[in-house]
Amino acid sequence: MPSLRWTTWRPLALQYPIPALTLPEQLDGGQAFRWRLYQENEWRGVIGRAVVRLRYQGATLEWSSSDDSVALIEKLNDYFDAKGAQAKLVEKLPWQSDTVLYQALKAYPGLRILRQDPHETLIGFLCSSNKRIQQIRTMVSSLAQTLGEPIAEDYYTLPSWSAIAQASAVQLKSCALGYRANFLQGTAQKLIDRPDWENEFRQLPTRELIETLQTLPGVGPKVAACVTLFGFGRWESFPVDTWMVQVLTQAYGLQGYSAKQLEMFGRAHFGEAAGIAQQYLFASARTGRLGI
DNA sequence: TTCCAGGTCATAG
DNA sequence: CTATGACATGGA
Repeated sequence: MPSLRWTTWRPLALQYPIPALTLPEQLDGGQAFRWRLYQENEWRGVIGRAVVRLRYQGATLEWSSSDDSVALIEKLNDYFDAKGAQAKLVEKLPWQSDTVLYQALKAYPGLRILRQDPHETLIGFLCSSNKRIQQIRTMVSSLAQTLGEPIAEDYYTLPSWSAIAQASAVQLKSCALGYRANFLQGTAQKLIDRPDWENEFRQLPTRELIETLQTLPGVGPKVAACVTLFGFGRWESFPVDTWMVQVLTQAYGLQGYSAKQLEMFGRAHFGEAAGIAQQYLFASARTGRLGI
């Protein structure tokens, strides 16, 4: 296994910064499962076939990668929303009249939705049911190590659907997926027949995209909403999970609402960037910043 | 030891 | 359409 060769550290030029206090929540807050704190002040993650490092040098967020291509730089800029498209949408959220949302925005300034591949988000959230974030990250890591392709050292790509479909019971068992193994393999079997599924799905309007995703085994309303939001960048998608139920029932007074009703409220109340609002509320609630 | 986790699915009313 | 359990695994 070759050892990694790194590009020199360079500033990650973001139109709107990710403050140091937001970075851990940004990288390991439950939307991406491929980042981990490698040392104090150095995060490492895998994006596609590239291993990426991030650190703060003083007030400057810097990156370095195993991939020195221009394409990787473009990928990074997109991944971290370097142009700040989301920040402009955050400005249009109803934070002036919504004190709960206001608290959430203040708790993690600069937080954004990472623009991951649909493939990555689907694998991650197929593993997510009834699991804590830390355990999801472990499962995804095991999948990469067991069924992915080696990059260098102990870094691996995520497995293809083909690799997952062909995996042995022993291999899947070693990933400690529990009953989610059937979700992954079932979805893999449906997707190996349509290798261009990402582009096909991308053409669909959001409502149809969510419905189509739900035809895959292990993908219900919540996972579909997450993949739609994180993997396809549909900011209006509003995943309702246990934390969102907590927030909406307790802080917004919506007791007795079904998940479907809560989703409709979220979309109506937060509008075109409901999913971005959701991410702020989720992060803040999960880390006890909303006082609920 | 018991409980619960960024839910989904099958089944029953 | 809504309500209820089972489901694998591991950490608190």
